[in-house]
Amino acid sequence: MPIKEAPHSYNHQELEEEIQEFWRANQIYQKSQRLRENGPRYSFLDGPPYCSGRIHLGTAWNKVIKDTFLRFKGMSGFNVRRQAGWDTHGLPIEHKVEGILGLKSKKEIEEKIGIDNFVKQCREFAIKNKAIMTEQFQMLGVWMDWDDPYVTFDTKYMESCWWTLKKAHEKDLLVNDLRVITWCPRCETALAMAEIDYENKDDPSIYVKFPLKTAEGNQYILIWTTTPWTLPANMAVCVHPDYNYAYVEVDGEILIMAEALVESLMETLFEEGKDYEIASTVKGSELEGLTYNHPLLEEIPVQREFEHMILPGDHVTLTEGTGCVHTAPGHGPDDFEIGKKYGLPIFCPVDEAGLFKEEAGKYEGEFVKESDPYIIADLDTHGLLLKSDIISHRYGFCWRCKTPIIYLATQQWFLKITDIKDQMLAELDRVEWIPSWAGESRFRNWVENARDWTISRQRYWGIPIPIWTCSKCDEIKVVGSINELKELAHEGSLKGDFIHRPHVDEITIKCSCGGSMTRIPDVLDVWIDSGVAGWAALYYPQEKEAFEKWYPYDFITEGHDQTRGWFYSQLGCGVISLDSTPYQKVLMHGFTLDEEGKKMSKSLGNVVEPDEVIQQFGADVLRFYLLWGNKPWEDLKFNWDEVKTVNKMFNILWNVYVFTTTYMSIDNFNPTLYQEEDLKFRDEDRWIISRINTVAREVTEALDSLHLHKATRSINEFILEDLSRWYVRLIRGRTWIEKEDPDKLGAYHTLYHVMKQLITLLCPIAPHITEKIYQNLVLEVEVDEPASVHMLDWKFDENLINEDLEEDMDVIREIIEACARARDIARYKLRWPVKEVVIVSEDVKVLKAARNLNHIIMEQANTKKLLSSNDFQNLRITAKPNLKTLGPKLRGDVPKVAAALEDADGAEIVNILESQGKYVVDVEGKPIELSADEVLFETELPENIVTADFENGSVFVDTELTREILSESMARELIRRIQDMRKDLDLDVEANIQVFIDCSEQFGDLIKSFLGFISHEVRAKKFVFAKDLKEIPGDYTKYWNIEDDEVGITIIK
RNA sequence: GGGCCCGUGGCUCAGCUUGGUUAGAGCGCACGGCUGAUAACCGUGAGGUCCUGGGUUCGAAUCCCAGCGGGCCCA
Repeated sequence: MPIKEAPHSYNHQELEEEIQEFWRANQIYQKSQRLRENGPRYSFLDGPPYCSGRIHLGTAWNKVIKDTFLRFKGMSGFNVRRQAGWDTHGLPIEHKVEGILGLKSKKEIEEKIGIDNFVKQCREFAIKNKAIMTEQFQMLGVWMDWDDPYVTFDTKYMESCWWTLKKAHEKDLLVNDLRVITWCPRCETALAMAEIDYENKDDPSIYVKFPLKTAEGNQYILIWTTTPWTLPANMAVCVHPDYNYAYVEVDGEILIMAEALVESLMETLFEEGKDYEIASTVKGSELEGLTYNHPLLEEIPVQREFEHMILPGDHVTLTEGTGCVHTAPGHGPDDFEIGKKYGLPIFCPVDEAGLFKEEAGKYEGEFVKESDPYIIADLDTHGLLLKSDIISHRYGFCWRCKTPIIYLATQQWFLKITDIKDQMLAELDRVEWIPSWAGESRFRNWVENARDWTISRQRYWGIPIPIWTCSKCDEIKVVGSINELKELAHEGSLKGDFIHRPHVDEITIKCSCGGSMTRIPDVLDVWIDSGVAGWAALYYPQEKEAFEKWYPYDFITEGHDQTRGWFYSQLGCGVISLDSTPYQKVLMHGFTLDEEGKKMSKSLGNVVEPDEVIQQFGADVLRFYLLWGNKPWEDLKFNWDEVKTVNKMFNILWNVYVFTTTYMSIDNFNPTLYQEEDLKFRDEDRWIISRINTVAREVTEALDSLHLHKATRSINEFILEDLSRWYVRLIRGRTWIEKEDPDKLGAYHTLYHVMKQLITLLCPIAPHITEKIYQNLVLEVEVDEPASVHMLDWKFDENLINEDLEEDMDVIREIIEACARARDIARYKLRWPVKEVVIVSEDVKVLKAARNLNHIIMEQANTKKLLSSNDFQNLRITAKPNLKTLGPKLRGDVPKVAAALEDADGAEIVNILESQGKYVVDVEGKPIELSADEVLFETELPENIVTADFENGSVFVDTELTREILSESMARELIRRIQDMRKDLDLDVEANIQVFIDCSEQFGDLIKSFLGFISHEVRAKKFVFAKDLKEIPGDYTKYWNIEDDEVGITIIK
């Protein structure tokens, strides 16, 4: 089968659908995987996207990076593990399902529809979204094991997760503790740090004085807070033991505050110029032990039972506030630590829904955030409020429902990360990070500051924590597998989806003390779900073979938000379970932002959907753009104009492909039928072969090192500059030769192999268009090649790289461009040949390049003659009288001398003056002697010469219009117009025609000597001069103005 | 307040690791050209305090310090 002429326009939509269907129908992905199953293993772990419903641009980018890199690895011979993964549990889906079911609170889940039903709905929701998103990823051309992904709700997957928790328990890393943690009062559950979004929020900013119980009276300690609702739980005030504190006397009262802040506080709290005096100054440590009265004793009677005092705290800073820190051990992590250290009661009068409990006295039943104004009012009533303001500051919100989080003291389960931090840091050192700072600085810093991990959630749709506790004794049991549970189960049965709530809750275990053990009601933080993916995806330890084959993973890549997320959870879980990091190489990629660099978000209305881009420009263009716009680890500002630019490149690639197939199909070209020795190759052929191999080397290095932007930029440059703008231009003449000419076939052969190598290089990035080209161009002639471009091996040949030739070509391109500039100055058309071009340069490299590739210059510069030299000999030198010296001497004779000098040969005058020291002019028979300082010289270009500079030299172009040149020019003008008419007629490139010309005798004479040339170029079987075109039964007649002549042309098909 | 990253023509970005002629592209703009790859394409031109300030150096977009602005993460 021959190569077919390609459709003339690049229709991405049709093409991509067709190719994806081709892959599906022919199982190409499966075949390509099988092809390399005996290669060296390369294991990759997909960071599981959350089944939220739609992929966004960032997710698309993420998968495109993965797909491109893994396709490259596969073509390089590796047996690549590329299982897709899905994250399915947790609050985001619970929250959406609550919305769908119209549920408003946690209570309604249990009471209105029941846990069983709710969990089922969550599962169905996840399954549905997974299907939608899979399709979207496939539209992008992403090749993964879509039929066999790992899914976090799979029973086996969850079982592996249980095993990890059991491991944690065995290592004493699983603890239950009362601690202050971040809490969402709407979802009524604990949140991990990774589940909190930070945004700006307006809050009260109040300054309150607490009355000290001192003999003097009238003394107060001044505190500042942005959470008035935590004041009911105040138990102490912290001061820094090393800072100085001032007793400030103002309005007959003493206020205690940090000395360093006195001035600014006085300005903030009172009107300008307020009188105050620092009565004395003490070290913070001297304030320790002073007691004070809680400011809301009337409202909260329980507070009367506690003693409140000033305590030392190293966490106190002077950057804001008063240097005296309100401390509520039930509502803040630092406060909690202080409380524990000094034995304060962990008083927390707030329930799980964020409502004040009975202990809060007057405020009972109020939602904490809403009670702020009442508390402020009460403080004011007691005269203890010094100032109340509003500030905007960063505050944490629940990642799903956007409710402001609160800190609560609750009993939760933790992983003691602080105990394994050093091991995590040691493991971290073994990981290769791209870019290196991602691991060495950013991630390391995060791990160094890690706290214990709150893993229990008081929710429903998640992996149930496999801890059973005894109601009689303190015994706990951590179950590590389904079999273990089967053996231990006392009541309840393991049927169906027993492993999710609520079924698993029904199973009880008999305790050694004789009591009954029940499961704690909590589910796991979803970050554990994905954190265990390394072995859970392989069902380890239930199944060992796959694990031994693939673990640990060679490569993962995710966005920089995963520093606190998946990079971290995997490292922690890996160290707990297997004492190792699950990944060895990480590419941390950026975020997709909008054109202005803002985060894409629904509320801003600046979201660009991947579908929208695919619709307009196709997946290949989107993929290329995503890998081209910037460095992978920097944030990408999505820009439609840039996408259009990439689209343009694809258009040009397509045009080259159309050009290629147009001629190859006409000539039935088949590269396998020729030996290279039988073909004629020119310098430009060797050059483009060298270039494509250079590009291949660059792309290989770029992909290998994950500098993906360098790969795309190198390819882009090659397609536009080398292939389209240069090589195709150089060989155009050869493609027009008829029949089996070795010169033409040499160009075809070269173009064929360059195209084949180009699509091989490009296919990991743009898998569709390259496949389309491969199917026609390559498979039609090389029938033994593999069924898909993606099954080719990745290779290039260093021996074909000729750096000298590439350098020469760069130089002569500049020369040719300079010729075009020079012609432009003279308004001399490129279509018209010039008589002569002289290249002048002192750079041997330029002269060498001009010599080596002189035929290319002659052809492209359209010149009849080409010379090169280290200087330009033909400058005309003209002599003029020096009026300053000669004027006074000769007076009226000056014009005559000037005329004589003008007539003489300037160069000769220079010679005579140099050799004899004088020059004699004859003025009306009278010799006048001129000395060197009486003559001025100017050099000027001879008539018709124009010049232009290039980097290391100049060109001089002779535009003298001889009759022969004019003849050829007119012939070319005529050809151009006949070609134009052929195109109007939509003729086949190879179709023959008859041409009739009506022109002046003068014009006819000019073109007569080129009739053969013209006929050949326009494929005219017959070329006739005619007087009256009306009498010719032509298919198309048109009258043209060529220079000063009107020329009529009639064509018969 | 801390950590990391980014800051180069109107816009999007190279260059910075390893300091060295006149800081490069593309888009956009203006002008010109080409016409059998053509709903394209090519050339020319204008357009730069390389965020600011200091330092190191014969020499700094590049290295160092401080600051400013933006992003992400944390407190």
